Amino acid sequence: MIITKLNKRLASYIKTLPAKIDRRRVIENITLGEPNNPKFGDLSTNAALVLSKPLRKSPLDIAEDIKKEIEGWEETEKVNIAKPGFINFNLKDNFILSSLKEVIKDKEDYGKNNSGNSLSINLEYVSSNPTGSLHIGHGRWGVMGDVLANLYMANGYDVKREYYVNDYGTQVKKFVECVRCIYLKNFGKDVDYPEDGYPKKTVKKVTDKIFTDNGNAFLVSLDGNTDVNLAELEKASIDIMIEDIKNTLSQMGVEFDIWFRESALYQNDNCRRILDKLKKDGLIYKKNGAVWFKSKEYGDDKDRVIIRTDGLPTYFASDIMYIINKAERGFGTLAYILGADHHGYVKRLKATAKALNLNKISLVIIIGQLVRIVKGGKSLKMSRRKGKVYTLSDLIEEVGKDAVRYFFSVNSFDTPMDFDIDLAKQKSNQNPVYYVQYAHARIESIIKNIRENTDFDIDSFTLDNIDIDNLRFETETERNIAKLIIYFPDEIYDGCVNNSPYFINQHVYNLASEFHYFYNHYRVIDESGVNRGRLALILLVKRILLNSFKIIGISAPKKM
RNA sequence: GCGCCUGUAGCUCAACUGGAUAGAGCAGUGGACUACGAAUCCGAAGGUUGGGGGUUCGAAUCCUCCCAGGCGCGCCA
Repeated sequence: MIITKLNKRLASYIKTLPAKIDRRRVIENITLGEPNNPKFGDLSTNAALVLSKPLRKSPLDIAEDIKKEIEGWEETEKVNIAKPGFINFNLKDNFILSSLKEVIKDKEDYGKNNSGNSLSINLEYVSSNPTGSLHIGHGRWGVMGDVLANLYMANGYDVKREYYVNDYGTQVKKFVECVRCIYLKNFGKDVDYPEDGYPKKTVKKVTDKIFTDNGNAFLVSLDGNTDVNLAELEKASIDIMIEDIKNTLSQMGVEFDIWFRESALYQNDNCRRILDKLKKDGLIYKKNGAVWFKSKEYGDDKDRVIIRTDGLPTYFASDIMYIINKAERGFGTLAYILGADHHGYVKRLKATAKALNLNKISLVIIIGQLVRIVKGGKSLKMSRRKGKVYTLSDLIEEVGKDAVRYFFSVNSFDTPMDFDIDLAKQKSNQNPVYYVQYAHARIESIIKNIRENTDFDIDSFTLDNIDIDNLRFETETERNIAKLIIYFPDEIYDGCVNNSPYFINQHVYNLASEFHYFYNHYRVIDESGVNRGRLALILLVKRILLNSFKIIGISAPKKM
């Protein structure tokens, strides 16, 4: 984490300055990183500009002092001051080279750090109702959640991936009612299909499966009438839907640690127990025959009903019990990925945590902007009720797991995505995923070529045998590649801190790009044989590609 | 009506959270395969960052007012 390290060192230098300035604020505003124009050097900082006002000195004067400080660092050289007050500097070649040793030492663990300190995180995402198949939008949260969890792990957190299954309540009952109709119809009994029922296509799929698996096993006689055992039918229907969802996620390589069922919250006397506790703590009250939660007192827009007049719990009641459940399981952080259509829950969740006095638990709520499906220039609704035009499963089958994963992980959570189905099919072969994978395939191809067509003993020339101390940069390109390699740990750290998995995509893309340039301009094998320095470099690149691919969750083909 | 979010090249998105000349990929255009894979590389072109005003050394980024779009505001889940 070289850049992070230098940032911290600069911050501690700032702390030696006169105390009358607001050092914390200054440090917050100072950046040290790569300038967007490479002509300014490897790294750059705006420290002097930020300090100018509080110190009431000209930035150029301040820059002189900071320049001296940076010149004293062992990693840096060629420190100079530019126009308004930027301080630009380079990393020493020797430092870059020796940093590469970390790759050799850590191998598949290179890039990871332990900043998470084994803190336990519960990350909940997707959590789509088991009343329909997943659509494109869920794909985004599935991939983003999975990659984010990978990132958390790479930063030393103990992550559990959790899917909350809403298998309790009226929607499920409604769904099963639809299944019942079609099921009975199979046995010649006509029952009116609910008017606002679920799409028959989905329901029929479920019913067919039940029919082939169980035949007439759910038929019972009620008061002389043929009907179904509703409880059994519900269980079977939900299981089938969950299985369907699991399969789709699995097609994308998204696997959860915990499938938490809402119905579990209502087992035994759990509900009673929690209501008693809320009552004891004075967090609920009765009004108009319903039970209300005092969420407004804790930051929500208003109080919320948790037990309806008819005695049934609301969705929010489950939420409260669920958050208590998670807390009781001992997590240090509860993280959620919610679609922007659920941003209304943020206040409610935070208010709940506050009311329950869960101070030791930090709540991380990530709001992801929605995926809009566009077809022929018009946007389509992904509504469950009207049936889906294009399911996630369709997409994965059409373009493949790697392309889907790259596509969904390449953007920030804040980006509302327009997803053009026709374009996606058309462009599946132009997905940037092939660009980064091709870099890997090319490296493998070089290795194969060396093994088959030269005397060079490639199989003994592994990372462990690379003599870094005898390497030097023959070209600027090689140096650029090396920099990208040693910045990789910074990306893992920053990506985690900012909840931005796409940092990894960007970085691996840049590395692939630099490599492709290198490949087209310089040769690893030439008439004089194998260039050991270049071979060493591409082996290092391969390691970073593999480590990045692992986090993004895509494969590393040797041939394409 | 109230609240949250978004608006950057023809299209899909970046811009290290206030930094230097706003960058990539598609599409389009001109080049590069008789040496490691052309799913690649090298050019040229493409912009008043939705619009106006403000804050300061410095604004795509912050504040404000318009314009356009998305999403939320149930004793539904």
